Amino acid sequence: MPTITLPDGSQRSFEQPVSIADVAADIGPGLAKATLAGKVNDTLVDASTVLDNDATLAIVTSRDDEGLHLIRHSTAHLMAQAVKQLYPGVQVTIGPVIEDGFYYDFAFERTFTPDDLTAIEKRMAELAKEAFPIVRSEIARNDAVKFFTDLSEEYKAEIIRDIPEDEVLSLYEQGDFTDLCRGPHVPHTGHLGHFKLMKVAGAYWRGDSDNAMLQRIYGTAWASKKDLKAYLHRLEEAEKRDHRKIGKQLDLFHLQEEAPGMVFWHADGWTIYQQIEQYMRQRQKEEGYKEIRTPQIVDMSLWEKSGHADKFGDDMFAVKSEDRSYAIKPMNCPCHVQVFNQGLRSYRELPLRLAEFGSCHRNELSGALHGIMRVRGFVQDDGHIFCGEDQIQEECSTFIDFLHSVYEDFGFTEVIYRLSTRPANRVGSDESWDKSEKALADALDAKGLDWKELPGEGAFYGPKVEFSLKDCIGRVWQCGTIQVDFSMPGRLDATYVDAKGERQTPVMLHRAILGSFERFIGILLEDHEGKMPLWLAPNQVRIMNITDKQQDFCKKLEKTLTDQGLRAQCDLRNEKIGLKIREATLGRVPYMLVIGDKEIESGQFSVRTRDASEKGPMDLDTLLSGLKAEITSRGRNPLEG
RNA sequence: GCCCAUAUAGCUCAGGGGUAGAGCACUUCCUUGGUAAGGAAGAGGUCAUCGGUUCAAUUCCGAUUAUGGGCUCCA
Repeated sequence: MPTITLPDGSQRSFEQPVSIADVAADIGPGLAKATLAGKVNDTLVDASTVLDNDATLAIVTSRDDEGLHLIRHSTAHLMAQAVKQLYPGVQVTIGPVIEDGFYYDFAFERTFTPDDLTAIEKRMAELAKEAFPIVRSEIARNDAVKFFTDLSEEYKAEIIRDIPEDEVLSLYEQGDFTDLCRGPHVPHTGHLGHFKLMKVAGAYWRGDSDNAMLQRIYGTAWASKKDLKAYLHRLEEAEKRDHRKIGKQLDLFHLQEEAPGMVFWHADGWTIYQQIEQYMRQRQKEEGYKEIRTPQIVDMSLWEKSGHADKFGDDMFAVKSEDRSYAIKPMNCPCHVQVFNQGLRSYRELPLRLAEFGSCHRNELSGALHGIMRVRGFVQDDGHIFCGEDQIQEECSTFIDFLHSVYEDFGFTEVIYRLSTRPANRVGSDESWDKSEKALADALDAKGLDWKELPGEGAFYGPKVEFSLKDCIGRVWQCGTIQVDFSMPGRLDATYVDAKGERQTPVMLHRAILGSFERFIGILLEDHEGKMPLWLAPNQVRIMNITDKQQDFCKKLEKTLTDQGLRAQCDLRNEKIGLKIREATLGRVPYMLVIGDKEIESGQFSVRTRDASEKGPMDLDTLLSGLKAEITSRGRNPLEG
């Protein structure tokens, strides 16, 4: 006779085995209605699951994260049911839950149109209204294969064949639709309703580009209408922060057809870029890096020697001249080794840290390009640390601190950490891999960082840590990285003389903090919605006159500010002050000085911010020192008043 | 590279088989106005490129290129 322990510690005993739904009903009719599933001894199961032994049970409703997950998963099934009804020739494949929603991949001889999506959505709503019970059953492997083969569901049959022998196969049936699924699901389709189909996209079967292209329908689903609305609103707001939109609005950069994936930086965009470069240059110097510069175009033989021609060949832009073949460099590492190789190196020079703002070109697949986040021509804040094996751990640790300090100056606190470990195709001994993977993992652990392992995702020459940031709609972009490389120094004959006078091959650490200027600026723009912090803002102060009478004063004020190193400019147009303020605000200029007779007479300035707040009034000296403090503190000491 | 969509004025977009439309921006004039849009006039487009269908194509069809959303790949 089962005794059920609930999360609050209370217990309920039953004469006979009971389902989770029964327990919920026993507690109250409201809960019974809201029950989506149960967590039995920490395992999520269907509400229909019968408990015949003592257990701890948490009832899952749409208020729980697990409940929302179930809603999304069941909505994916609901969509598959609707699609099968509307388009009987479709084959279903898989339909998992993703962030904010779900997708389902279908095989169909024609493509789904936006009209199809509308029809599917409508049918889904109808099916939800019917409140079909979603019923679980178990099936033997052979029966399952036959079941789906009879339905001409070849993809499903293939999935079943790949499921391990010892695993129980379960089916979920709702109305006329049955799907192979591990579950659990909500009790009936009536629990579903707050969803929207978002888009159709192509997706390879099993994520392999050699396989057939399926059609993936993405949807979003929520526990309530309010949540759905809030999500759609959030998306809309996020789109306003899109770096491509802001880049155009603020006249920062453009791209054009003749140079796909390569950025034309405009004056204001280039100012931001320059500020970042100068900042990084200074920081790297402080961290003991030597800045170097290496060629854009290098003979193919070097790329063959380094292994890039083999592994990276298709991505390189090739150049021919006088019967020689060159490649425009896709990365800087081999060039840095050439610098290392000049002269005889001593162990006393290690770790040798070389840095370069290295312009790289990669012939990325046309479909991979994305604004300035993913381009073909970009500049890395690249650096290579040549060191001994015993120095790896400390160099990694120091680097992570350095990276954090830089990210903090830019206002980034949410960093995603991932460790990519040995791929199937690799060079170097297992011993080296063990050592370097451990060095990276230890460096992360020592700082108490929450990191995820990506097994098999490492570079062919070594494991790497990726430091990623999110864009405005939550897409994750790798920015910083540190990679241990036991291979390239040897391939390119790098050696140093150790304390015993013997030649040794150094280890090479590849590292970047920003990743690429292009991507990092893209993320920065989205993160700040174009409102760059004062130290990065291309236009820091806008001085505007009320009437022509104040022109000369404004010009003098502009010179005073620019002489102090501030990026200030006048707006002396014959326009009303309201318009000038509007344009400066839309232009995300941090501070505005409105100059009329009053200000000239009193020498006191009220400062208007781009967020429409007022600072001051203050005199010129206070203003100047306040602005400088904000700039040198990188926003930590904002202008007061 | 693959799947889908899109490409009209500097920008944001509407339109539609029969010599192209709006708002903003731009130019000129009037206005000298105190914290998010003052008024008037003017100028501006081989409707992405190349083919096809048609008496006629910017509009329909196809290809190409680029862009957007995915997939694959990647900083």
